[in-house]
Amino acid sequence: METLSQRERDVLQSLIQIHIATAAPVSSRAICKKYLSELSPATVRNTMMDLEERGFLDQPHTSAGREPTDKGYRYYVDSLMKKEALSSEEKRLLRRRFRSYFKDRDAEYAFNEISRTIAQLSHQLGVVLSPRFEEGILQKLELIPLNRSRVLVIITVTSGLVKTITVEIDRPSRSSTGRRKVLISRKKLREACQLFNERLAGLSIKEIRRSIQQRLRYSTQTAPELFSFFIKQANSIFRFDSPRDLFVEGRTNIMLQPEFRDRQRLAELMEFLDEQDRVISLLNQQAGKQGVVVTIGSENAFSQMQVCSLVTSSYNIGDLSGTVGMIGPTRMRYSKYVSLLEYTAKLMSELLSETPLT
Amino acid sequence: METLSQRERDVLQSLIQIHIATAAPVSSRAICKKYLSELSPATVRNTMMDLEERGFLDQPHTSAGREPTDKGYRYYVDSLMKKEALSSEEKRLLRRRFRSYFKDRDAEYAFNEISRTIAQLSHQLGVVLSPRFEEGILQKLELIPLNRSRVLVIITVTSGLVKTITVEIDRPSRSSTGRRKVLISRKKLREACQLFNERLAGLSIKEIRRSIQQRLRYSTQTAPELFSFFIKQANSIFRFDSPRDLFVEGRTNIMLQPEFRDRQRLAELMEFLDEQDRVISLLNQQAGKQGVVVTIGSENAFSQMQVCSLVTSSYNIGDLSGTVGMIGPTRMRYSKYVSLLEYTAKLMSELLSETPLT
DNA sequence: TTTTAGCAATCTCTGAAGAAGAGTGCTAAT
DNA sequence: ATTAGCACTCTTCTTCAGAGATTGCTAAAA
Repeated sequence: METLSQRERDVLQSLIQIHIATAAPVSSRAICKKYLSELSPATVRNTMMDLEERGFLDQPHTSAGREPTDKGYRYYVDSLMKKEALSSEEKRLLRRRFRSYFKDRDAEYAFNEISRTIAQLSHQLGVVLSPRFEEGILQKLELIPLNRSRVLVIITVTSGLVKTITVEIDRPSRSSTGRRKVLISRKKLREACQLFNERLAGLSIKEIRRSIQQRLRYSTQTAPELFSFFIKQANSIFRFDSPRDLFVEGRTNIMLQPEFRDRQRLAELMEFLDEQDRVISLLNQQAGKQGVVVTIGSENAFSQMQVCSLVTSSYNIGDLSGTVGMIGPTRMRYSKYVSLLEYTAKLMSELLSETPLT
Repeated sequence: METLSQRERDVLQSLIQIHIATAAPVSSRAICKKYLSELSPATVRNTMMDLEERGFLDQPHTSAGREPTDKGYRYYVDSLMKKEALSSEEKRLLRRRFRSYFKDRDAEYAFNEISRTIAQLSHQLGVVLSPRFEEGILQKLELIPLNRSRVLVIITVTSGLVKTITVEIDRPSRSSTGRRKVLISRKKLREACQLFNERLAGLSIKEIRRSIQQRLRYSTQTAPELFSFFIKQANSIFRFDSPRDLFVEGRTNIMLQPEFRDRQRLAELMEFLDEQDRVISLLNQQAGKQGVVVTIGSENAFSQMQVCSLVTSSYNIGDLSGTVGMIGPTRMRYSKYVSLLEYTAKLMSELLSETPLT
């Protein structure tokens, strides 16, 4: 971490605060007028030159004011910024809203609404990534026959989260041609289910996917076709990183930001946001880290994101964790958004642990 | 329907075709050069004046070419346009893709991918609205106990579509304070379930929601708490018009269209698209109509859509129907998109009837 | 009667030129 | 170390004129 003199810190902080509000290069005079009235513009100018030389500021052209670089913002976020705590008013509002989102016990609905709320409060993009079900520990697996060839699989993990999927056991019925016969009897299903639980409970979903073949070996006496089916389909049955687990809301907000007056640039960002896989991988890079993480401009791995900053925090349900965050231009009110996400994540963890979801 | 002379028809058609390609006012000379070389620009000009007087064309300012009005497009779509059939190449591609989308038997995934495909092929917005589960006829209702207070409800409608929801029976356990006791015994659940089926099977989901109270009256002998719970919660249990049933993809495409150079207008449209309820109601207005429906500009009820046209078609699964469509600026290749949606809807109906979804 | 050539009139678009304004960097004085 | 003063640079806004596109009208031609 580089060291800056107090004067440099003052100037940098003032400049950034003005720049966040105006979205334009900041002049020495503006800084003096607003924050450092005891100094003359010329003095501030000298300091600005130093800061520019060291890479904290940038000048679009001679005889223009200066703007913070990503490095400047980084220093600001790390050492200068004072978090703006949410007012108890705002906290109450958030809590009330979130509680209502979780009332239906419908995770998708709740996460979607939460990302909308973040978008609305920040006037930026709100994002939520579902908990990584994959990391959950299998508590119970149930098999419910639906009709002759379809079985409902209910997977419960220790955090209380439940996922259901229907699978189709489509063994070609060669033996009894044409006859509509139940492929797997209820009894067999029950036995198999019990065996599954014995062998798999206590493992993480990910682990199960990896090792199901070995673990279900030597169990072919009950319902071999079911077992081989499960082994074969394990990758799709125990797969939960679907794009549906990502919620991005507030595209309109960001469109109106002055940094996206350039339609090409806007289009690139939007295209990126539509590629859910990439956004998921972006958010997963932050997953699990403690506290609020700020990733500024070029610190982002993806080029389309390099005019943007990402503010994220992890939330937890039991042993699972997910990510909630916000995306906006690098010029953003970090001081406010950091608090917003801190509180949001806390609230989500809290409400999720008291409200089991479906 | 107004009548136009052959000459007027020729001019209108040529003008629209050029306008679709260039996105700019079309001059008399351009029409002669490209389509009507046997006529002189002056003649074409006279016809254009007539068409303008009758409201088919519009002139942004004197000494500019002319553009079609919504009325002009309407006439074009109804009487002039020759549908461009998809090549067998394109059909094959679509069929192959769609088949793969349905492979997982996951409706949400498939519908999402389909809307992406439409977006990609049309360079416009692709939209899909799930079948209206509400209209489905209840075939079977199952209640599966998950734990002491949670019950999985599986609703199957005649088309073979299945929806599962978990409900929480949170009767305040006053009697046995603190004791974790199963709220509804398996036996009671089975009995109740049977009764539900007797009383409700054969009705549409909508009908059930409306009349469940009367239909379950005088049945309080088995599990009164369960019945009253179902009656109370009917509106949420049998409700399936959630925003999750709407898929809108391809926002990036539309952003780059010249008609959306105006950021304010673009923002308004995007905001509208984010309000899923409204888009659903927009699509529902077309639902059930036969064949491909084109709604042009101001024919749309929503002001944000009045620079856009909507091309939709209904698809069917058994007795249910959903809507698939495309949204773009009124200046669009109707001739191609009508075919695209016709084929898409046909394909969806076909594949959905042979692949039961989950 | 219908079509066309010719032409003035209208409007947009582009680029140049100039003026105004904002802000800097440097120098010399404080 | 700080500041006042000032020349210099660069952007932005306005104006203006010219080029180009296209029309509407009129009168001639078919």
